[in-house]
Amino acid sequence: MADCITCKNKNCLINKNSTDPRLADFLKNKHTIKCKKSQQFIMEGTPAHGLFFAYEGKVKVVKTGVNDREQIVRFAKDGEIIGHRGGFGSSKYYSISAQALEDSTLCYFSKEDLKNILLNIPKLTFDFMLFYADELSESETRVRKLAQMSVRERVIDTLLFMDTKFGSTDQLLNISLSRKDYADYSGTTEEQVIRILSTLKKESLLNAKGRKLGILDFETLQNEISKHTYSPNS
Amino acid sequence: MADCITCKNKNCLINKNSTDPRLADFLKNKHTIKCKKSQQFIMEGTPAHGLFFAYEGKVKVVKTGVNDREQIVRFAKDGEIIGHRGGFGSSKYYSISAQALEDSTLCYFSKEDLKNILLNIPKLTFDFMLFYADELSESETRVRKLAQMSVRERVIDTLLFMDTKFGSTDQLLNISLSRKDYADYSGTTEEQVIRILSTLKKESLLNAKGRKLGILDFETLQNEISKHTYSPNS
DNA sequence: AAAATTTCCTGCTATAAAGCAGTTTTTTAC
DNA sequence: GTAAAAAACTGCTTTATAGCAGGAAATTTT
Repeated sequence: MADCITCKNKNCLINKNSTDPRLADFLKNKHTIKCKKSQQFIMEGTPAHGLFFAYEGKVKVVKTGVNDREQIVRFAKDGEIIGHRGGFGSSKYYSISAQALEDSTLCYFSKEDLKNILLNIPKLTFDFMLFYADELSESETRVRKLAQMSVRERVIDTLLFMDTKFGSTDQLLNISLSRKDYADYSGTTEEQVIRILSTLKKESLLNAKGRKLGILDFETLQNEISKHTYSPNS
Repeated sequence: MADCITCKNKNCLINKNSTDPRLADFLKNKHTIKCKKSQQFIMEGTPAHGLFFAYEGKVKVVKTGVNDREQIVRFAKDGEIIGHRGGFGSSKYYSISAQALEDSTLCYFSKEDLKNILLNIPKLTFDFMLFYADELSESETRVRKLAQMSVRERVIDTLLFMDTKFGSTDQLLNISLSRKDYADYSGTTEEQVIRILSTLKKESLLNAKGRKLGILDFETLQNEISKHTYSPNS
């Protein structure tokens, strides 16, 4: 995992450009960090010194809220960026916190190193730009959904999103989140999530084995939120 | 206005890089478009062929919602980009609609021209990247606010945002929006906005002259939402 | 394996927000 | 300047969501 060129994460922006000889020195300065489950490795408001990539594991990215409520803004898995602008933009501070959802391995680059290569390898910069543009598009979709969907619709949307993002094995989602996490992503409270999940179970749309949830009836769930998702890019 | 180098919009990403000789040919292919008030010039879901910049005027960017409710995702004024990735990214379609809020002049570049220079002028690509990263950061803040603020707080936040974005003259905001627009940005209904605005007037925190609104007491309004905005970058 | 802690769940109550219907005011069009 | 249309407003009703409190289940720690 010290070598970006042979990395398994083919979707990683660094890996995609790693054969460029101008990246050689840069890649040498990569740090690898191990993170235990529940460990927080970025804290909102602290000085940003660089950018993380998930090498292995799952991570949640949150923005601090009021009275014990946080907003999960995104999830990251293998190959994905964590830490946004990582200090090479206008703000010198992290605008989010990040916490490992399971034991994870992270790659780290300092902002100085990053800025250096970004200004010299247009293809890489272009890929970064597209990444942010896509994230922006998704975030704006999320803005609309939070503003216009009911709580039940948002929870269903979240469940379907989890399947798309992390996949399912044997009818069970490949991610383990607390009800609070589901609430913090869906923009509601823990109680509400619990109520809706248990209703969905009664309706035989959802399945649970311990903490893991499984979607039983994709079609019905998708239909219920389809009026909000008919747009070309959901 | 045919010339980007002498353009008054110094914040425009193109203007910032316009002295680079490699941009000369690109700049020749710029189109200038006049837009009447209320005119829609980007329609969600149609094939994206390029990117717009506001030269003069004000624009709202919206995502289609259900039952007559749209979500305004951002506002753009002089020098700012409209049309997101404009087709040079992964999606071939506009993910948003855009409508002029007053008579406006727009600059337009085709996606082919853009992609060409973006891959050749790292500084420009880097500036674009930072723009998207900043927008993403703002959008994520908005996600949190929509999920956690009350309707009254969101309306107040919107009013303060309008002052920050468009400024005020003689105690009146330099932008004229319908109650529906305020609702579509704040994530609520027209009636709710009307009720809250009239309450704010009774509380002497807000002022109205015809359709134009004026903030009378910034401090009190700011205090009311401060618990949600204490984070380093609001 | 037992104890402690955390997470999950449920019923009840309170409250915030939305929806509706009818009126007034303002803006736009002729 | 008048008519028509659109936008703004208000009171009332309904609905959705949040909050609280207490208990059950599951997980983690010792």
